[in-house]
Amino acid sequence: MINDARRVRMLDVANSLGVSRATVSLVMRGSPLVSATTRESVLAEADRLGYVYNQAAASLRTQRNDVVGLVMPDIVNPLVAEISLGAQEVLNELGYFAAIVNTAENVETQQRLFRTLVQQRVAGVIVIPVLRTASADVAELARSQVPLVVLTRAFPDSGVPFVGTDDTLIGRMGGEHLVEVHGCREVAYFGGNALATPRVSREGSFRETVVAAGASYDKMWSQPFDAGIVDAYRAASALLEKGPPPRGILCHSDNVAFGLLKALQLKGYTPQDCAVVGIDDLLQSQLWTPSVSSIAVQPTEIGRVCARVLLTEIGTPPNGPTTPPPPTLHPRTSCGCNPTNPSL
Amino acid sequence: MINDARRVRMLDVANSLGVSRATVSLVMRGSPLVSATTRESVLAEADRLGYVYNQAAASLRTQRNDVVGLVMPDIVNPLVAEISLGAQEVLNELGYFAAIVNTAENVETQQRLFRTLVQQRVAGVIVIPVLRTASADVAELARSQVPLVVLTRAFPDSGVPFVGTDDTLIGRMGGEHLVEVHGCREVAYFGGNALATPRVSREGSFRETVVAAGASYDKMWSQPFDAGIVDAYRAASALLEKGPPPRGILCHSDNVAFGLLKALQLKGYTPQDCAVVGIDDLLQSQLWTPSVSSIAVQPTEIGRVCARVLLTEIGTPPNGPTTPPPPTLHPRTSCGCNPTNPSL
DNA sequence: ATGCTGATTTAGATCGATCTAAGTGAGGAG
DNA sequence: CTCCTCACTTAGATCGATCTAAATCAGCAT
Repeated sequence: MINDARRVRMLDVANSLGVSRATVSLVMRGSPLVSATTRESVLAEADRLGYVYNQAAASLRTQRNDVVGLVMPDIVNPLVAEISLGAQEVLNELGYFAAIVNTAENVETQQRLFRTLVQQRVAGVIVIPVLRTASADVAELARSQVPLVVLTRAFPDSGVPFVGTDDTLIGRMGGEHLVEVHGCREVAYFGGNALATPRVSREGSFRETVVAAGASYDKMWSQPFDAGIVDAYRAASALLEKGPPPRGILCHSDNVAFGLLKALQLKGYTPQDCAVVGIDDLLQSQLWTPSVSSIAVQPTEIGRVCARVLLTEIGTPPNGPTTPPPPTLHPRTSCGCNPTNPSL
Repeated sequence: MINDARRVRMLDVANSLGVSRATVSLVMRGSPLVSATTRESVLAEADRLGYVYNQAAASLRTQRNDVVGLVMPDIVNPLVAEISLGAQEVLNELGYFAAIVNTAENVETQQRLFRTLVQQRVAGVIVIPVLRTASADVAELARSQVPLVVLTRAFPDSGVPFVGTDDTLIGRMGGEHLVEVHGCREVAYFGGNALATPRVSREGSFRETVVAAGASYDKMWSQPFDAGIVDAYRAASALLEKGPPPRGILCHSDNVAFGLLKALQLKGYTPQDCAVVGIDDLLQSQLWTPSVSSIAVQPTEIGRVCARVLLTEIGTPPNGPTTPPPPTLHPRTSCGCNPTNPSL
C-alpha cells in the first residue's frame, strides 16, 4: 500500500498533461467552456492518477457547502427517523446532502454539535431541539447566519422558522373521539415528558375539549412520564393497583398505548371498560392485539416540509407545500370502534 | 440583519487587537504557548466581533478532519439506528463526530454518498452496504485511502475490516431451541430478503441444524421476502390459506414474527401448534401478545465495536472489545416456553 | 497581410486557516 | 554592561481549490 504517497491534486493532473490548473478545475465542474477533447484527456488522466476532488478546498474558495445538518434528539425513535427521511429526500432532489447528527437528548451535546455545524459552514440546519434547550442556544445558532428550521418546539422571539404538527388539533381530535363517539365520561391523557412541548399542547387542548363536553378529567392518570413502552407499562400497572382506569385514555404515543394496553389486558380490562387511542400510527399498531386506534401525523411529509422551508430560506425555493398536513384519526379496536373493514 | 457583512476572520480579530494571525490561531486551538493575558483579550475580541472558526480552512491546511461518516441503508430500522448510536457514542468520546447518511437501500445513492464522503476527506467511514452493493463500489472506496469498516456483509477479497453478528450461531440457536427444547419435527425459516447476507447465513445454519437433528424443513414457508411487518402478515396469511403452519418457525426479525403471530392468532393457532422465535429482541417483543421469544444481538454494542475497529485503523486505538458479543436467546411465550419469571 | 470574432485556455490573486523558523524582550548570570 | 535563556510572538509560505481578467488561437472577412 503506497500510503505515504502525497495525494494527487489538480496541479498534478494539469502538469502531467501540460495544461493549466484552471482548465482541470473547469473540467471537474463540468463547465461547457472546455473543448470536448481536452475534457476527455483531463478526465482520463485524473482517473489514471487516482485524483479525488477536494471539496474542503473548493468550499473554502466558493464560500458554499451543500451539506445540511439534521440535529435529532433520538434517531432510534421511528418518528424522528421518518422525519429525517422525508427531509433527506427533498434535500437530495435539490443537490444537497443531509447529515444526521444525534444529540441523544443532551443539552451539552446539542450545543457542541451546533458549534461544530457552524464551524463546518453547513448550508443549513434542521433541528428538533432537546427537551431542556435554552432559548439562548437556538438564538446563538440563528445569530451565526446559518439558515435554520426548528421542529416540535417553537422559539417565538428568535424569529426562527418553525414547523410542527397541529398538536392542539390532535388533543381535540382525541378528546372528541373519546367523549362524543364513545361517550366516555371520565378520561385522561397518558404519558409524555412534562417538558415536551407536544405533550403540553396536546394535553391542554384535550383537557379543554373533554371538560367543555362535560366529561371529568382524571388528574392521577394524566401525570406525565417519559414516553418509553416499558415506562408506560410500569406506570399503568402501578396505577391499576390503586383502582380501575378511567373510561377513556388518549396516549402520548403508540408505544405508550402498547404498554398501557398490556397492563389493562393483564388485569382483564377490555376496550369497553377503557377506550384507548394512541398517537403516531406506527405500523405495529394495526397488528397489535387489540389493534390500536391512532392519530397519524405523517412524519415523512413533515420532514419534507421542513426541508422545503429551509431551502426557501437558503434561496433555492422548491415546489410543494410548506405547511404540514393535518393529523388524521384511524379508529381501530382499542377504543372499541371495531371497524368492519380493517386496513390490512 | 447585517447579512452582507463579510464574515469575520482570524485576521480581523488580530488586526483589531494589534497582534498577529498566528497568535489568534494559537489561542483558538488552546495552545499553552500564549500568555494568559493575550489569550483572554483575544477571546474577548473574537467574541465581540462575532468570530466563528472556519473548520474547512483549518482542515485544508492540517489535512485532517474529525468527521466520520456512517452510511446506513435505512435509519427507520431500529436496529440500524441503535448501531449508529453505539458507534456515535465511542466516536464522540475520542473527539470525532458521527454524521449519519442514509442510502435508502439504493445502490446509486450509496455510490454518490461514498464519493461525497471521500471528497469531504472524512476521517473514516462505517457502512452497512445496501443489498445489491457491487464489490467494486466498496473496493473503490477502500482504494481511496479512507479508513473503512463494513457491517452485515463482508467483502472478503477487498481486505476491508468486517464487523458482524455471528449469524451462523443465530441460526443454530434458533434451530436447537425449536427442535431440542420444543421437540418440533417440522420447521421453517420465515422472512428476510433473499439477497441479505444475514438471511443466507442464518437460514443455512438453521436448516443444517434442524436437518441434522432429524426434523424436516418446510421449503414453502421458508421462501424469502422483504422483512416488513405488513409483508410478513400478508405472506403468513396467504400461506395459512393453503394449510396448517409447520410446528416451529424461526423468524428473520421480531417484526416478521409480529406479522406471523397476528396471522396465526386470527386462524386460531397457538404457540402449542406453532412455536415462533424472532430475532432482534425489540422492546415491543416482551409486551406483544403472546410475548415474543427472541434472539438478542445487542446492536448498540455492535456499533461501539465498529467504531473501535475504525479508530484502531485510524490510529487512535480506544480501549474496549473489538469483537461483538455473542447473541443470546430470550425465551418467552410465543414458542411455548411461558417463563414463570417475565423480564418486566 | 491585417483585423476581428468567438471559442478556449491560463497566470496570478484569493479563500482562511496552520506551520516553520526566526524574532523580540524581560530577567538572571557572568 | 553584555550575553544567554526562556517565554512568547510573528512573518511568510502553504494547503488545494476557484475566480477574474487577460492571453491565445483558428477561421474568416477585408
